[in-house]
Amino acid sequence: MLRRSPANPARTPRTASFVPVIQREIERMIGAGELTGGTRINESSLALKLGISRGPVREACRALEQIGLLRSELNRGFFVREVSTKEALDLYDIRAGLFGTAGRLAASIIPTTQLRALEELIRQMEAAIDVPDIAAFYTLNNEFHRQVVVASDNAKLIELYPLLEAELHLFRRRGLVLPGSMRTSNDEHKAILDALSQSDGTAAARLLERHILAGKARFLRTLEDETATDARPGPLDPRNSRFKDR
Amino acid sequence: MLRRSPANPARTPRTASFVPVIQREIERMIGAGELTGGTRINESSLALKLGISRGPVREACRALEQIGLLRSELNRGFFVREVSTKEALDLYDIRAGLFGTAGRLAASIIPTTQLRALEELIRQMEAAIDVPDIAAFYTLNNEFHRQVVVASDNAKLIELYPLLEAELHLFRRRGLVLPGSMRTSNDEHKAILDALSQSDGTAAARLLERHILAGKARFLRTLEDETATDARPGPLDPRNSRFKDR
DNA sequence: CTTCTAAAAACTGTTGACAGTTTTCGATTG
DNA sequence: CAATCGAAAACTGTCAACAGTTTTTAGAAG
Repeated sequence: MLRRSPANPARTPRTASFVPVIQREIERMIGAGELTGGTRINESSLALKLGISRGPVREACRALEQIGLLRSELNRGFFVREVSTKEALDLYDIRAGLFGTAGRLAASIIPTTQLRALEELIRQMEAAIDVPDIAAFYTLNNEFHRQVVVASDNAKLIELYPLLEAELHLFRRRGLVLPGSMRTSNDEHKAILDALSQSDGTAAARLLERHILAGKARFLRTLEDETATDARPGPLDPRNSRFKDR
Repeated sequence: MLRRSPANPARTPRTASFVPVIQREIERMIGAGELTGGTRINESSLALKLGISRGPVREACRALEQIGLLRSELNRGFFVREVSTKEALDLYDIRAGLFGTAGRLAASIIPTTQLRALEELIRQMEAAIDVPDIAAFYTLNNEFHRQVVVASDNAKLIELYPLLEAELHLFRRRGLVLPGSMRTSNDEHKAILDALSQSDGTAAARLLERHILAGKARFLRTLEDETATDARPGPLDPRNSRFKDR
């Protein structure tokens, strides 16, 4: 799981620090759903599992707290954060603004090769829609977004944007993306590609922002559907009545 | 400096964790210029100075690393980050986008009392320009920006925006703001207030974005002036020749 | 006087231990 | 049988110590 050189028990801490490794591992566990919102991080058992001591684990948790993936409670340790509806909607707004910014920056500097890569992604998404292969579309769509952000050549933005997406994933159960909108979504991609091709930063920014805000709207609609269907099964859990979620 | 209940040596860790306190203290030291870019954080002496052990100090540093105020080097510890010109410019772009987003969000929900508070700030800035009191203008300007962001009612944005500003402060020596532009700047504030008053989110977003980008332009101009005058004194330090700063 | 070298000092990364707090669990009570 | 209480267990927050690395210092060599 985490070995120094050849064998695990060797305790020689010079080629690399444990902390980033642990941090990525926890991120992975959250991303993979092995750790879900609200779960408490047991430092001791996690350390034991990774074959190290609690110190580095705590440091990694502290870093993840700053990112927004964990939260801490005094004398109770770290918990996987739960993102409320309000927070999720807030994140959409921020992502919209940043994504637009990415586009504005990218428009003037994106190389032709990158444009062709985006074009190819759109083509593949088209294919995924025809099948239809929702999982493939999801992956391709993510890659499209990522490449636009990377094309901005803004290191901080490239670092920041995925963090916000990761945080959004902590909203209840992800996979809220309505598959029905794939066609519309890809049309938006085409418009975005056009704007980028013409080095029209303003248009690209507007389109990218709207693209995310459209996602927010879909998210909201899904949310409403969900609460509507949720009402049917009947509230067995008294905590269900906390609707002011925020 | 850091006492539990009545006296310092009492080691009872239950009312609060050291980590946030240390984190804020380091942030303060950086903000106050007590720690400048490139400085190494000496964990032991800092811990000694704060009357605690290295564990919490390291956790705080790890958190600050994630924020972008510190960087870590294997077996050499934590250093106060230095923000390159490229990174500073990148930060301006991100701030512009986020500030615009804040305005778009604020426009539709900002209460009249908040509008009046902004109006008052503009008035005070006007006065500061007349004196002229650059320091006062600087403070008021910061407060204006802060209030706009707060008016967005987007918690993540309210958390994120100041972090980017703090990071920007790590660029060489701050205080690069050209005082000559105060009048122009405050005119922009007025236009922003107008847009917010009319609940015109699109206009507010555009104006706020441009407001920051104007700051970026000033920053760039100052930078050019600086390198121009820097050339005169003559390069005594061989490292001066690294101009590809990025 | 500068340059190289080796030992000493300083410091980081990690560990194991301890005090205090929260949680669990069983016994007791109503 | 559910609720309450208290002791035991589990866990967090912090500390002190150790091994290994980097930096400094002192001395030798050119």
